[in-house]
Amino acid sequence: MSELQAIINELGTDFFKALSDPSRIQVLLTLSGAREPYTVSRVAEACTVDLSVVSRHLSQLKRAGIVSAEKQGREVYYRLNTESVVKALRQCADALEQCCPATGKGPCC
Amino acid sequence: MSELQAIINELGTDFFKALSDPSRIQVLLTLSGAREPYTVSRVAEACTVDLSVVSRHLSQLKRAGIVSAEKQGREVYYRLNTESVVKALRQCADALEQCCPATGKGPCC
DNA sequence: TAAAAGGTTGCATGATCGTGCAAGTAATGG
DNA sequence: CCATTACTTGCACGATCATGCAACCTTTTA
Repeated sequence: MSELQAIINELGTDFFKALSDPSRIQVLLTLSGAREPYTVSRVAEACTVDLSVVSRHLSQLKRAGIVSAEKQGREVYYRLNTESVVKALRQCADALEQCCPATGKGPCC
Repeated sequence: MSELQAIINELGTDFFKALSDPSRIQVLLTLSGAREPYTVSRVAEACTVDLSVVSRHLSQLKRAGIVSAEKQGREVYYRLNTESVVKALRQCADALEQCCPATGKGPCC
């Protein structure tokens, strides 16, 4: 099994699936611009869809390891797992590059 | 508009959507391990789904800019756009990182 | 010209998904 | 206690999607 396959398998298709919806991207962008963790309501304010939908999207992003949640009282604070997402993207890029020479003139590219 | 948003908008959700299906990942991995461009039939040999399905997946990956196609006679040769995919992933990673301090202790992370 | 090979596309089907509303749960405040 | 706030979850609906088969188009071969 190739390095790339190992990484993608570990990441799961849930990772990319989580990024494949405009509403979830909106959620992600909202959190990426946040200076501190946001509550669900706060995220929903920046989105066009219903709060319940935002809640579900946040859950999905959490399952994919893209965001983290912390409950405080009756509020749930979400934050972007910037480091791990960046790491995942770079791992994919590195593994992909390793499959082919960097010149771009290699076998498969 | 943030740098990240600009990149994601330009990339389109089609990019991540294309990577969010196990069969398409299988196609991608097949091409990533190929030493030369593969025909549709050749890719399909490595996949569990019907050739027509592989054909459609390749079209989708092509629309997303992940693979390229070149027709020669009655055969169509597909190759992975390694360089551009790697570039896209790294751009995403860089932009995401720029939203937050690299320490991972920044505002949103 | 007819037949065969390589791909693409139409069609139908079953599954998954995004969405909003309403109901439910849990925690805070009066 | 009861009401309110914050969020989650059940439900239904419409849309998208992945899939296989069959028909089709294009190019090569006999």
